[in-house]
Amino acid sequence: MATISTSYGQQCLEAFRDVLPPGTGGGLTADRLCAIGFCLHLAKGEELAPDGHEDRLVYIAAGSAKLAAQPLADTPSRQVLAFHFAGDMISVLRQSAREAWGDFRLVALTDCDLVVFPAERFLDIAQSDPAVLRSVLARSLQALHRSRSRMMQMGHKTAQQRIADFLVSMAERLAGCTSGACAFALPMSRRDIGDSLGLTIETVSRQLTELREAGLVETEGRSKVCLSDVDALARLAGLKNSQSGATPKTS
Amino acid sequence: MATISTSYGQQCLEAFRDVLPPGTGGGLTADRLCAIGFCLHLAKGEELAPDGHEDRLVYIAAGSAKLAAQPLADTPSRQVLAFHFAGDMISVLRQSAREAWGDFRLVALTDCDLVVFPAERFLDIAQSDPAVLRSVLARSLQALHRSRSRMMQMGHKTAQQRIADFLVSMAERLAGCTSGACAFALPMSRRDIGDSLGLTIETVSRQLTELREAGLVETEGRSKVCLSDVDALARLAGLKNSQSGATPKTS
DNA sequence: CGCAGTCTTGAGACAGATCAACTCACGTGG
DNA sequence: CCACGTGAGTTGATCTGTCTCAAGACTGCG
Repeated sequence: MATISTSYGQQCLEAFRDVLPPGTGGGLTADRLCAIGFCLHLAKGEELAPDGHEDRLVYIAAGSAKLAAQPLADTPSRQVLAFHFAGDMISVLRQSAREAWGDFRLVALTDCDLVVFPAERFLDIAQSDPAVLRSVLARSLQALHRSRSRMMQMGHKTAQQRIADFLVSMAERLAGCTSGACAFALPMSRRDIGDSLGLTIETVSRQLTELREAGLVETEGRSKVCLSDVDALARLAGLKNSQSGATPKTS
Repeated sequence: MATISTSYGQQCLEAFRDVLPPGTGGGLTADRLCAIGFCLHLAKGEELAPDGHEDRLVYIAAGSAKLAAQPLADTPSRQVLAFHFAGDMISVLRQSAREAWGDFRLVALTDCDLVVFPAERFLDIAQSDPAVLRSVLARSLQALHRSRSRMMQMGHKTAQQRIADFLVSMAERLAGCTSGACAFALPMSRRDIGDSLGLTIETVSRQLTELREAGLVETEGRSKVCLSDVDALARLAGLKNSQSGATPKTS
């Protein structure tokens, strides 16, 4: 029996049910899906054991993690594909025919509660409930769209724009803040930030300093940040057109 | 009646059927899908009329096209998200709440035969045949994976690596060639190449020159290219580890 | 309290962007 | 069929932004 029948496991599964389209197959499909879900706790720094022969779908019930590519032995460059937080449903593809970048691994940035599903079986069950399958598809298409938009930006954005973009994105995902001011703690290191944006650790630091001097960001300790004006950052990142009447940019 | 009942239209739809999972719902689901498909011909340079209120799935029966982001009025930087060729099935999201990069448009690089489906209705029908829906999902997940791998690379690859990567990718998609030597014609301009790789037109040109001087590439006229060693290019691009016994890299 | 590792800051090197000519391919019209 | 013009592509010089290498400062841990 894969499922851990503790109140802890139940709690994770409960959280998972929330992402399924409400109503539809009733709780029935959800029940069947939960039955194949494997609850797992990762301590900070631990990683989800790679699985060579099966794709997996992972639901993050709590905590934060990074999806990282383990570089090939001789390659020094690390890479972070994406950060994921509580509530995210992500697909971790099996470490297929060792591609250009080696393995993809899910690493816990903070303590994490996960629900792991074998992708095949998950889809087999979801298949019986088209609404669920379609919901998963919709999520994927959106993820694809986001990934493409992001890729597009990576192509020609300056370091400052990337950092600003990153901060705006984190404000939204970590603090649910899309405008105004907000404060939160970044669960990832400067290195992780750099690796996810294609920048060096030094450049990340320098740009944060510049933003601090510009009065847009304040930092406290290693991880806490305070954004005084998310909109201004978004504008800096090139996410919004600077047509918001206020703050005529002089830069 | 949206479908064009000419031998031309029929031909496009025939091609489309090939992408559906064979067997499954018999030709029945395929029939229903074809019924809502709209056949369309785009001349070189024309673009698929943007549609503000509906996502669409587009099958390319013949020709080649680029998925491009029309920049906001004052932004000079163009962007190309991806190139697509005959046989590709792509999703063109509606020009939603004008995002960071303006509209996404499908523009014909050469004369194109397309089959356009309203995404909603397509999925409604596919929903009745879970195998089809799942097939579409599988395609999306793969596309997502490719997009992420690509994004990852964009982060820290040199201009030469990007060009090499691009050429290898085109060799595979346009000439079905993954190794050895091959020749083909690039349907897109240098500007499009640059816009898709986040490089300037000048840099693209320079890198092609370098590769030519290195004996890896030959060019003829504006579009024809001849790759003498796809594997070497792939190695240059960092796609394969340079452990292929031969050519110990001195760089 | 002291150590180790993370983060910050600085100086120099290099890749790619930018600006500016120039050349050439390709389509057009004579 | 060939001359011509236009726009695409190439090449060169310079300049900016980011990486690299190298100290130094701070945080957070034992």
